[in-house]
Amino acid sequence: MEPLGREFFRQDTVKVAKALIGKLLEVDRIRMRIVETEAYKDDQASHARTYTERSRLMFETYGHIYVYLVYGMYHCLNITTDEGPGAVLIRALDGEGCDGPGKLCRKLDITLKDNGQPLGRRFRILDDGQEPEIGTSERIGIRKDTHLRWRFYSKERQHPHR
DNA sequence: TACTGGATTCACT
DNA sequence: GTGAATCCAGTAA
Repeated sequence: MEPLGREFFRQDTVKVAKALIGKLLEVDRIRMRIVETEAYKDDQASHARTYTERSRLMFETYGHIYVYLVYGMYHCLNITTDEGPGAVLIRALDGEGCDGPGKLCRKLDITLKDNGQPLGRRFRILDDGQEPEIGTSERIGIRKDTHLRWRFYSKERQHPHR
């Protein structure tokens, strides 16, 4: 089972977010299926609204790990995409205690120390050939012109949830 | 240097 | 449904 190459992440952010549903995230030797993602593309309410030291990765890389701290206590795992600013937030994995972006980072010990590294080291994305079952997708955000986020759920994730 | 608020979660009512 | 925890990057001064 070959890990996805970095070039895969060079394409449109929303396409990557959708395609990642059903893929396997490997961290160290632990593999879990991705069941919820969110695309951040040209979102004026996201880190990508300005070019800063923190957001630089979203502008200049694809296929790299982007981790940041929210609310002073939770980390969020993203993979940078596209040739412009963009990233996909990994929101949930099919595993115990991984049903939220902050929770999966806590479970897998993902912190700022992981920020900026390319895929292929500690982190890999694997495709085991299983057809992705996209349950729902929804557009997140209040303002139509500034919030451009799309969230994708696997079929199994969608049902018992929300 | 000081202030502000967030790509969340959990414990309450 | 509401609010607190907690800290750092970004911004303004």
